[in-house]
Parts: sequence; structure tokens; C-alpha cells
Amino acid sequence: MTKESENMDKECQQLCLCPIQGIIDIVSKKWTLLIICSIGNYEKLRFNELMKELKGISPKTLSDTLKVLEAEGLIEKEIFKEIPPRVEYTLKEDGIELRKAVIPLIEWAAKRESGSEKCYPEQCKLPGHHIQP
Amino acid sequence: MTKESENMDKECQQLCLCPIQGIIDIVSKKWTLLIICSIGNYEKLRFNELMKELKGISPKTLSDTLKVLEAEGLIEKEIFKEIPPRVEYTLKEDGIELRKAVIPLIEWAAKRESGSEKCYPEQCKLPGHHIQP
DNA sequence: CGGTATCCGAACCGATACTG
DNA sequence: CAGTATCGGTTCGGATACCG
Repeated sequence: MTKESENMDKECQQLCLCPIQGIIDIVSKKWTLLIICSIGNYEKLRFNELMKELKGISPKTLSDTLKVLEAEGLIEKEIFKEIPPRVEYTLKEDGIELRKAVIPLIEWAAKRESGSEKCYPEQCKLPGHHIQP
Repeated sequence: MTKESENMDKECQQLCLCPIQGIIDIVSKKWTLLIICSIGNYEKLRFNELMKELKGISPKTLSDTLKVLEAEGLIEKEIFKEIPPRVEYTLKEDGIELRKAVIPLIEWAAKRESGSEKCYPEQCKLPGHHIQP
């Protein structure tokens, strides 16, 4: 009984559904979490690096999604006036926070799909890990 | 696990993208998180209670989504052979874990949209809180 | 290199009416 | 009460070709 009340906050609190409404538009897009986590993994990434990292995404979809994330203030786009052109995407503060907030979800998913192993780069051999088309 | 690796986990780890692939089909559906969190809030809910709780969902969409969640092993459906019929939905272990894993995400979203307040029932007046159509 | 433009099918999901 | 059946609109996102 004492332990339960101790854990109340983390375990069985009542959750307000309202904030989820706001999350859904972001989280429910097929590529957003992948993009946020990828950029976070490398700190900064260029367009074609993201294309490679997110195997299977089309340039249109990537472009569209990046615009949404930028408009949401989650990522930042830095354009270098060079030839050939260079553009780098980085996480802004909110994006970093989002990425942290997603970690438990990833761990939950990893635990589910592979018995009980975590899935970190050591096992996963990032970059070029085992996402397959 | 050592203290350092624990810090790594929470702060600046490289995240494997693979598990996210598996999450997306679940998390990206418009209603799944709402349903999981709702059931968790009440421990068990009936079909029409869910209909009321999730304002705006259609019976077809709710039915479809519940089937997916049941097939994923996240929720359990208990049918009472009564007249009128009664069916109760509860979270299974994986669903409970998912709900916990989603809490940081909700807190992130709540913080974003409302300055820095948390959004728990006390503020939010569950049930019948401020989700509006 | 870092995107757009266009086209298009598929998936999602809401409204409504009906059933055991 | 707890759904199913049907229909149809919108949005998502993939393929491909092209542009500055």
C-alpha cells in the first residue's frame, strides 16, 4: 500500500487527454519522430543525409515534414550561401525536449519487439543500422 | 547498470530508430493514445463510455481502433452475457506500460501549449474536461 | 545539393443508418 | 448496449521528373 501511493505519481495518475490532442498532429505523422531522433543523434544533418538516414522517404515527404517541424519550432534550418548549396537542420529547444520525451516510448517499443533488449547503437550499428526497406 | 550509463540514457544517448518504426502504426493513429489513456484513467470503460469520453469519435472508428489495440495485446475486452449486453475494456500489461511511456510526451505537450502548467484532472476537471468538438 | 511540381493511389476516418 | 454496413471525402505520402 505504501509503495503504491509512493508510485502514484508515475504509475496511476489520472491523465488529462487535452494535451494529446495537440500532440497527435505532430506525432501521428509517419516520419516526424524518426526525423527528430535522427537529427538529435547527429546534432545536425543535411537534407540528403536525412534522406539516407530515413530509408525510403521521398524528397517531397521529407521536405513537407521538415517545413511542418520548422513551423512548429522544433527544428531549425540554417542555409549556408555556398556553391554547392548547404543546408543544415538542427533541433531547437522544444525539439530536444520532444526527443527526450519520446525515449520511454522507444524503450517500450524496443522491449516489446525484441524480448527485453534495448536497442542502442552499439547493438544496432548506427548509422546504417537495421532499418530495412 | 552504472550511474553513468543511466545518465546517458536520459540525457544524450544515441537513439536507435528501429523501434520507432514499430511504434508508428500504433501511435500515429488519431485515437489510440486517447483511448489508452482514457481506459487507464478509469481502469475499465464500456463502449459508450468511451464514445462520450472521446468526444467526436464515430462508432465505426472506435470499433476499428479497439480491434487493433486488442490484436496488439494492449487492451482486453470482456463480454458479459447480460441483457442489455455489457462489454468492458481494460488495459493489459503492455497497454499500461505504453500509457506510462506516453506520460512524458503528454507533459511535454502540456508544457508547450499552456506555458508551464501540468494538465492533470484537478486543473482539467476530468471527466468532461475541456476537449471540445 | 537541396529542393519543387505533378500525379496518383491508399489509408484514414467521419456521418449515418441499421442490427442482434 | 454494442456494435456493423455502407459510403464517401480528405489527407497522406510514394514515384518520378525537373529546377536554381
